[in-house]
Amino acid sequence: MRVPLINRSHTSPVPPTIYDVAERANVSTATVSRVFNNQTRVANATRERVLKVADALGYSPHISAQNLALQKTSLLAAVVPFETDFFYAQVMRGMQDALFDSDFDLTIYLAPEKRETKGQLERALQPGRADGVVLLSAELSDAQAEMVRASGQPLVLVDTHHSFFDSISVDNDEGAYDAVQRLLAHGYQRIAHITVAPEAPAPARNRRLGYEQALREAGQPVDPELVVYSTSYPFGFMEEAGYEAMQHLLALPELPDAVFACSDVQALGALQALRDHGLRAPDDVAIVGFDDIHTSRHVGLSTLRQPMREMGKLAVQKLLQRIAQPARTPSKTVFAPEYIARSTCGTAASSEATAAAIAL
Amino acid sequence: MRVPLINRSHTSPVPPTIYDVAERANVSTATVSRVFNNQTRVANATRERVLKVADALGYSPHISAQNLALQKTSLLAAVVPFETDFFYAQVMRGMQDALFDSDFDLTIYLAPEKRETKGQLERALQPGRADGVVLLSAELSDAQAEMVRASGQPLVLVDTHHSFFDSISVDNDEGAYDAVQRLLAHGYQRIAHITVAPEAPAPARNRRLGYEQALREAGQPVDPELVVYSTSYPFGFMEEAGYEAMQHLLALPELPDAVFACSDVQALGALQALRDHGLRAPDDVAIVGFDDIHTSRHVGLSTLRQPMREMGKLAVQKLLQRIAQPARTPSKTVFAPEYIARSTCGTAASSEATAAAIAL
DNA sequence: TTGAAAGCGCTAACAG
DNA sequence: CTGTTAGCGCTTTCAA
Repeated sequence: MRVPLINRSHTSPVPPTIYDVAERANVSTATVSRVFNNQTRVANATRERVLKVADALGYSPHISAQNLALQKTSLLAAVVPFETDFFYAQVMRGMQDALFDSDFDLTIYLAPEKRETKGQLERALQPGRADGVVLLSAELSDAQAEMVRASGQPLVLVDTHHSFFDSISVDNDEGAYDAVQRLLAHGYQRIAHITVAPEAPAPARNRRLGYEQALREAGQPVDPELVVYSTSYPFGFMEEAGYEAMQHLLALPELPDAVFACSDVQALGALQALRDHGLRAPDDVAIVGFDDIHTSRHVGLSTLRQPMREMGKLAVQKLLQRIAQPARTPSKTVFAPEYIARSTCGTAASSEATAAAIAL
Repeated sequence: MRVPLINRSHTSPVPPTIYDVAERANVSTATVSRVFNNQTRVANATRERVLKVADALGYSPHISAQNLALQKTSLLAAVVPFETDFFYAQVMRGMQDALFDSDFDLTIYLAPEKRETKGQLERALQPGRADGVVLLSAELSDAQAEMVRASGQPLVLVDTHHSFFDSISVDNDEGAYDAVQRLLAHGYQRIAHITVAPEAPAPARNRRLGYEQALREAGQPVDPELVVYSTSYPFGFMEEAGYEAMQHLLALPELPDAVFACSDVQALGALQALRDHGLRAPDDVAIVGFDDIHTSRHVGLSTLRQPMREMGKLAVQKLLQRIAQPARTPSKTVFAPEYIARSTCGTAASSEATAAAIAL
């Protein structure tokens, strides 16, 4: 039964310090410290006495003080763009997976505005804030990269690249190219693309490029009418954006027969627009997304799977490696997206896709 | 152009300290400190000189040192059970929403095992780790509650209650009761319940109690055969668990005509089992879930909506209030779950439900 | 095996 | 308006 040292009502108790323990145990703070860390070099009797006092007092080392003395934080920072995106949720789960094997915890630095990852990055880089940072979906200018390097903080990029740092991403061009090529091979003639803004971040941009390349290689010029950018939601992947874009396509004099959406989220919105017009996928218009979020499987959406969780896990593993060995040469990991043919693309005969098609 | 003070290759640069700045600017560290915080009481010329030097050096205050001196961390801790649950993802989004208006960042303490929130809670409570903690879905024993109180850390509970602390939850009994009552009113006779373990955490338990109460009030004894606990996945809400449970129900001599699942995730698994047996909802068996996760809307799953994001947001707001005023009397907020009738319950005629039913 | 003392980087009275 | 000084709580040489 421990008696709080101070407990005036409405005064939150003040935790005991190493001095309190040292005093009550008749030893110096150095000894207490040794007991709690440096397990060796303490007489058994002393150790037990210290431990007993510490327990009675409810002592626990003050982390900020430890951090300062040890020049570390045991914290990793994740700088995440502001978007209700399933991608980030999954990547973060993966990061947590990898964290289990370490003594680090994760602090989230969520960008306050659409694209303002920059401020949060600077914050995360401040000395004494974290021991390393994972930066998601943010392209680094050379100036920024130099700033990061100057800060001395280990950093890993997810979804983008820079020669200074470890990076982990998926081959967006290739995935998009693959999907469109399959649609072409299956005989679709007018394949539209739903994307975000032309100046969108790399992943979306590269998916568009993959789409364009597949068309060109098939001898089809890119029809600007069939590439619909989102004006209302220029950056994030939003269902509403997909919905609007699909409405736009449905208003065209000649309908597309297939749509490759930049993300599953947008594809879901497109699907909804289709339904609201009394149309269905793939019978009237085929639809393919990108990401393979949880919902996609349940609605039978064909898509390109991105190993989000693995990417997050690997990001943290790379970061931990770099903290341990700052001088390693940066690595670049690129995962290949996997085409998942379900019911909405009309090119599948897999049982999964059939089951989904029967769904409701 | 700043010249790194130290830059032996393979030695990460050491960030400059307040002493470096003070020295180069010919002032004391106190003045530098004033420039960076206490905006007032510094001559303009001095301020500018300091700022110039700081900029040239790339100085940024060391956060751990600040934390120690100021006795704060500007960090909030979220202690989260280990589960791939959409509930937590949404709640955390809400927490982030509220964080925007503050100077705090969020650190995640994810439990390493199924129910081992306890260790992470202790960790989060350590002095100097965070300025407050949000504890998700973990019931606090009186001993634990006392421990928390003794730590002096402000704490807010989400999904559970304790008289010592602010808490935020949803009325699980009431929601379940409501759903089952509606199913009964619509004429369903054999209503099954898919849940987790009998000794599961409060939310799942209370949903079962609500189910039982609705039946009893309708003069139906609870048929143990129709309440299926998950043995393989006793705690988390998993699709596999829902799948297994539904298979069990489908093997019964007499089928249930409706199923109330403990969570949407399990309901999705049940839906899948149904499909795999060539059956459909609601024609063969009606299904209602709980939570209203993102996927539910897209597959037309009827469910009880929990305002997850709002709950997270409120949790942080409450925590910030408590940090500011530790002596406030604890509040208890209980949201009412909202019944969302989509296609799988067979009781809806809303256009949303119809659209979803046509879906694929 | 233990203690004294310096230091981690910053802040905040208190003087001046 | 600015400098001196004493912490914040812990770790870690260096001696004893």
